[in-house]
Amino acid sequence: MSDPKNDNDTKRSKKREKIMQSALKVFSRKGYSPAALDEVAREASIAKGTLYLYFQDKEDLFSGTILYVMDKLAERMQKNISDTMDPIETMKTLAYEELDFFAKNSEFFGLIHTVMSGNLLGNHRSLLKTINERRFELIEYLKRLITEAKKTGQIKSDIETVDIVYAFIGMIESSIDQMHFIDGTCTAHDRSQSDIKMDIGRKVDTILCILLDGVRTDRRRN
Amino acid sequence: MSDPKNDNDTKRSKKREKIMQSALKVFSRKGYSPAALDEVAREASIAKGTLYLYFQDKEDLFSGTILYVMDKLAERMQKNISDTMDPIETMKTLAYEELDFFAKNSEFFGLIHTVMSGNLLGNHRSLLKTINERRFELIEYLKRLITEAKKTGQIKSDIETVDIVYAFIGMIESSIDQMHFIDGTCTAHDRSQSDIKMDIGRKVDTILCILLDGVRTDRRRN
Amino acid sequence: MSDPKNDNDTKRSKKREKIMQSALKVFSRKGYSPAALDEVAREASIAKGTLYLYFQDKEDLFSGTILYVMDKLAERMQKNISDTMDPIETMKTLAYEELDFFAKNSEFFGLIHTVMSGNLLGNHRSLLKTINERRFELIEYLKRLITEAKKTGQIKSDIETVDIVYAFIGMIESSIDQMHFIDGTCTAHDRSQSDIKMDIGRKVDTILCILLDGVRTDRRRN
Amino acid sequence: MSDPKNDNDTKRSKKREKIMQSALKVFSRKGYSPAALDEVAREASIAKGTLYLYFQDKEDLFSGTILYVMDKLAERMQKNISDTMDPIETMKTLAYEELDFFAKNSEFFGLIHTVMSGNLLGNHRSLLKTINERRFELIEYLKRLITEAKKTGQIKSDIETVDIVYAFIGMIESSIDQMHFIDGTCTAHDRSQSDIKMDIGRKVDTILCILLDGVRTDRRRN
DNA sequence: TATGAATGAGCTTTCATTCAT
DNA sequence: CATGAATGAAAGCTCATTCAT
Repeated sequence: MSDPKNDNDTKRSKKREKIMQSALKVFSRKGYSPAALDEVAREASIAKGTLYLYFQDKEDLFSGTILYVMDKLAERMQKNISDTMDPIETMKTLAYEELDFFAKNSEFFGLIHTVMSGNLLGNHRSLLKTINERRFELIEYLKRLITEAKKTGQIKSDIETVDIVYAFIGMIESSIDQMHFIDGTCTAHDRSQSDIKMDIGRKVDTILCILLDGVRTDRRRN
Repeated sequence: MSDPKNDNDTKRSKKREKIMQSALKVFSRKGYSPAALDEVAREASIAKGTLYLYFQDKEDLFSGTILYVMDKLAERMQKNISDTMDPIETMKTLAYEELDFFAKNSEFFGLIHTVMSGNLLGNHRSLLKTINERRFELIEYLKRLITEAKKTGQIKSDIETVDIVYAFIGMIESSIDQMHFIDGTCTAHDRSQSDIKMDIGRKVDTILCILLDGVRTDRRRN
Repeated sequence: MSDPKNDNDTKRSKKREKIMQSALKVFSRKGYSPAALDEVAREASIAKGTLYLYFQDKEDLFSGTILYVMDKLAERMQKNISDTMDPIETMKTLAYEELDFFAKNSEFFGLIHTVMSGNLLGNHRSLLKTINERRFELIEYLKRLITEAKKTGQIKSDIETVDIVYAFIGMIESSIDQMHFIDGTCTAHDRSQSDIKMDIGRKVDTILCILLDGVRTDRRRN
Repeated sequence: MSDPKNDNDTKRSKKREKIMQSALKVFSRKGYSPAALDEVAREASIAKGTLYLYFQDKEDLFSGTILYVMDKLAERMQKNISDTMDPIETMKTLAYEELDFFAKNSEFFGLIHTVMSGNLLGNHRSLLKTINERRFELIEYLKRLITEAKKTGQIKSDIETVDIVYAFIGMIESSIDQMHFIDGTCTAHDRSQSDIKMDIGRKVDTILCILLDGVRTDRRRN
């Protein structure tokens, strides 16, 4: 019953993944240029040459790794979101998933900055393009959510949709930064999982609370 | 009348600055590792060896350059802020200054990500420490502003001060991102200065508007 | 009736030959070092590892291939020459066969130079030795022909036999070069077979004409 | 009085030459691909990186070295030839210079075969083109000599000029081969200079003797 | 002080060879 | 016998750093 062709494909795929996980660690620790493929190979417990059986070159490994992680994030987001959800509930879920993802994949944090920093050689261009396309898609999706919320009267119409989107994204990313830089040191490794989960739930609530109602004292309530 | 000691010091200082400005350009274009000191020297119209008369090594040059630019930003912020100002007005000014600074020094944008990305060799640690100290100071300062605003009743007490601070910072940084990545391409070079200035003013207003009052439709007003 | 042992030997021999033909193509295109065994294997439609079942290593494959081709040339020469032939007629035949062979196996042309160039690792020595032995044999054979022709009075005695031999060989090799480098480009691929055959006949005639009678105007004839 | 600019240029030029001489040795011993720049550097008593201050890359070093040697040969030929010379005397001189050159620069012998073998990667093309141009020039020059000799009645008109040219070149190259491969081993190192010089003179005479009058017994003389 | 030629460690990449299947 | 994934030595090349001038 076993299909040897498929078996091989699976094995190859698993190994590719193993390599990308190792690459993720090394690229996260060192950034792109200073990361040595020697180290990636050692981390993956394979020979240096083997890398080249799975990836064309260093850049291909880098791109592959980035996209692999981003796919995992996108997948998780899509799994937890349905079209029937309330826009604001959807935003809450998105925020939660992203925060949770970065909490659990803190290695990925540095990589994002590496990508954003633009220290990308010529051929990285295609990666950058892909990343921007994804970012653009996310922004467009958020715009649609906000627009819908405006229609249903949940959100004010006198603030530009795009500004709301960027405010929302900024608040999420700031929370991720906060998680990673605590007391001036890069941590977030030494707390219990439940602590983090609670934290994230609270964080998301706070973000939406501020986004929706602001921080100004509500004088009218009195 | 002229003090030869001071003259020399001034000359040396000017040259250091020239080098850092050249370094800023190159590091911005290439990132840390791929930046070649050859290119910095060429840009500064000096010999490569001369760099080592002003900086200990590449990392020192990088740190120096980063801190030099951050000092310029801090200086500008301090110049435009006085202790007698209203907390919220102060926050507005801070936001404006930061956005304006990054608009005018767009090269610096990538560098910040480079620093954050952690492509930092051992000795970069001290730079990272300094940067985090500055960040910590800024955060503490913002905390004091928020606390004061809470005391004067301008800001609700039931949201944690630190959360407000991070929301604020996130929204500013997101705006900076937005300025630099427009339509998926890194631009912000091709608009008139007045356009940008207006934009920034509007941006800051929107950020504070959202932060203070939120985006939710105000049902109570009716 | 079939002898399984012999059948296997034949099969093995055929495969060896197939491999050498593929190797000939690749070595001709690339030379020794830059030729990749991957490519040889692909060309021969076998797995890379299989090469090592037929040849000890790359050098063995190279030597084997060279000698295989040289054997084919020697075989052809021997087939067309008999002991009863006139020495000069024999030389004509040798020249014709060699020119014809290189015209038909132009890939082999570069290989000869590769061998001569000495890009030969340690173990190539044995190949070089074999080739020199063959060359030596050819030279000795030609010496005998010339000596015989001297005896029969066809050739002057006052020119050293060995000098005549080298002159003859040089003229042949030069003609081969000429065939391969025409107008500064390496061609000899784009002419009809009959054109080439005629050419070769004429070439051989010219070579022997010059070798025998020289190019000087014959004043005595008048 | 000393011009520092010129001094530097001279120094640089001398070093370039030193490197090319070292490269000549290594490329001659190993051929192109197997030659390690490490070894060239060691031979020239410089660091590997220094090579790259004088040559763009390995191919540039190779091309430079080849052309450098060919220039030296061409220079010598031109110095010893004048327009007023008899065509046949000129050919004699050319032959002598070439044989003498290869006798004195026996390292260059292997290199020529390396170049001819065509194991030349993409960018070698420009070298190959240059070499073919030079070869073409030499051939054209010889054609003019032969044509002139035909006009003055020294050389028969019924043999094609180009065939005479190739016969002449082939005989010279064959003599060079003969010098380098004696008794199946590559030698020519272990004979006195005067022996060689005499040898070369005799060689050239023999070549021209054969080329002009052939080897056939002159029956008409009797 | 300023120079820039020289250095050599360290990187990416290739590929002949092996060996478990 | 045949396979081809895995290996790791070896090579070309870059560039931060030094130092004689």
